[in-house]
Amino acid sequence: MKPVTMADVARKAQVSKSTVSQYLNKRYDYMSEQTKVRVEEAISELGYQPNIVARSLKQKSTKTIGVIVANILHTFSTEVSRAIEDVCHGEDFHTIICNADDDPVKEKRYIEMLRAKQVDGLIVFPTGDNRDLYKKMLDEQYPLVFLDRSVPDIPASSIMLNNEKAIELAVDHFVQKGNERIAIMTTSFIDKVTPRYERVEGYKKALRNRNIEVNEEYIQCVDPEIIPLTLKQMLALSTPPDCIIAGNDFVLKEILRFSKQESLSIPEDLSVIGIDDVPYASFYNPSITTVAQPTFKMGKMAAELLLEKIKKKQVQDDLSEYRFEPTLMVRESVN
Amino acid sequence: MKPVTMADVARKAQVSKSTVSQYLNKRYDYMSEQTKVRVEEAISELGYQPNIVARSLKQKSTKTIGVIVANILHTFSTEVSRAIEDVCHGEDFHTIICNADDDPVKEKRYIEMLRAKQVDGLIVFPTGDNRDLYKKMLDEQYPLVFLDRSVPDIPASSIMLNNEKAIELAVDHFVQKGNERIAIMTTSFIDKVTPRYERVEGYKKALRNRNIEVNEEYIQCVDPEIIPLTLKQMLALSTPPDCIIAGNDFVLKEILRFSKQESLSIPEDLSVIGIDDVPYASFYNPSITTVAQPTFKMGKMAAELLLEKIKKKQVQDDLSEYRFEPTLMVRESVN
DNA sequence: CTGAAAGCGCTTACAG
DNA sequence: CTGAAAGCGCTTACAG
Repeated sequence: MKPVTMADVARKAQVSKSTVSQYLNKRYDYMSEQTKVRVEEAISELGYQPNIVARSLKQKSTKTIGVIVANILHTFSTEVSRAIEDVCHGEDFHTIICNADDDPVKEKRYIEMLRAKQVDGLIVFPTGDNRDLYKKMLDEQYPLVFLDRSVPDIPASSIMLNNEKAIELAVDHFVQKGNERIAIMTTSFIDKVTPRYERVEGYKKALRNRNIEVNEEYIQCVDPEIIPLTLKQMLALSTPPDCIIAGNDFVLKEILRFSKQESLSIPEDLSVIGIDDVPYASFYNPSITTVAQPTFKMGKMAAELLLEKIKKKQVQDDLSEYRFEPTLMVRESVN
Repeated sequence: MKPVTMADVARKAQVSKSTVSQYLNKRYDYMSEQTKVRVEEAISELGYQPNIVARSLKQKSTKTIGVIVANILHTFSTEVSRAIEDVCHGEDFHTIICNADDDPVKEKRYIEMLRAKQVDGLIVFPTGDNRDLYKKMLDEQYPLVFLDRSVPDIPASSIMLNNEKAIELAVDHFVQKGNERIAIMTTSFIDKVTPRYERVEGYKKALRNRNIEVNEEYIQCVDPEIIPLTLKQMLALSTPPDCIIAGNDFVLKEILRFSKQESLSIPEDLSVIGIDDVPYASFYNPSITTVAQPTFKMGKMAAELLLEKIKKKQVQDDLSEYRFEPTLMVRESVN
């Protein structure tokens, strides 16, 4: 099954390839109505579809961007990706999404693979551990936007949550309700990257502002597998926390699972606030109070910023951080 | 920033482009150790990365497949996509995932777009409404695999759940627990495509086998937005159902939301079984009994089948349906 | 208003 | 063991 090419169309329509190309690119300026019709007919009769690979090679643009998410299993990643796709779609760009699984080696492989595929730009949730690679892209003026995280001393534009504020919202809500023994749990700490760090700092600061003493035992950054064990230990403390902030949807899930298994009542035995507004939060029993990130807005901004960089070739030094504000979704999981 | 090309490497290493190409493709057979080293050094000094677009054009293969899911918001789609990606990754193939949103127009656009991008094959969750297009691909011997659904009279290989069995598992479980007023709710009926149809037929058959009369009022195929209303009406029937099968994760979510809002207890007031083992099923209160699809196996099979077709060019007439068996996950939502 | 020609960055027979 | 040349399917100045 030999696919039909532009040459076939040209032959059939009795014109040159150039003319067919002009037609396809809607440059009708100097084209007679007659040839237009002939080309049109030839195309539809042959069922011709242009070969985008060939076009890309010539034009040095694939109209495709790559996005490398840290971990596709997080709700956050999925929602942001959707927003990115929506924006790109509107601009006639395509999106290839890759999942680095929080692994710097995979991240590197994907960045190289996507660049080899000539994507016009990259949105990455950086692991933080490929500093040389990030730098190289920046040096080459390659269109790049970071999302969710920034990397110290790497001056790439990055779209981030106001992480301190997010934690402050949670702490405030707990305090207002009369709770002071507030724990926070996140998944293991990557210090090459900002947000987890910011969340813990934000936590300490929020407590201090309210004259609550910081208890280091209430701060846990652990591997996912040992969340249940860590919870158990924390709740067995002589003065256990009465409420807990789940640093992401994964931690939240583990807390809920643990509570169910141990027959802990939420919020009677333990109040919970999750960062990230998981899809089931509103109809869980009890419904879960969360701090929502404006995922759609963040994805949209990232895509728009990247497309802009791609278009006006010279990447401005708008290397700032774009911070987005979180929202507290008050529901039933706080006593 | 001019990207470095094969010609630059050749010049630097003082060899021809052919030799560089041989080197890249690991055809060292007749290459002296010396040139090998020279090429290697030139590549690393220049930081050369081959342009895959150019290679694809020449080789007429992009080592990329497309997958068009019906609706990315279903857990099923996400999980299957992951499995597909895993398999492809192992075979050095890439994956582009598109979301047709159950819209035949979008589906068509994506199929054409992906083919224009020269993907080597396609896995599609067909809407069923682009029959001509499906036929055309088959006629052209274009590598194609359907997933989740088959389309009547379109003899493409398709990977499917044993839908009748799935419903039978649910009905049986309800009946064993002593329930006979069993309702089923799915999202609106697309009759161009098999599974929803099969689920309703399977339901009827399962009831008949157990000598339970089929009550048409208990069978609802509705648009997502009117699920709450429909539930309300159904439960207001003179003899309302005492249990319900949620045809997919979306319906399940609406049922749970409705129950919470109306203070219905599950399973006391209404027993529920969901088709698709949603991530929160095991830790919801109450935990939800579901019928799980072997999503990973199904995705794996689809990918393997497609890659095989891509490799041995001639597509066998293995146009059969591959059926996968569901599993009942017994939990707390059935009385 | 339309066509001939060059070129995008590779790969691949083929010659030597 | 290595290189010159053709060609993948397009686009784009340029000439006429």
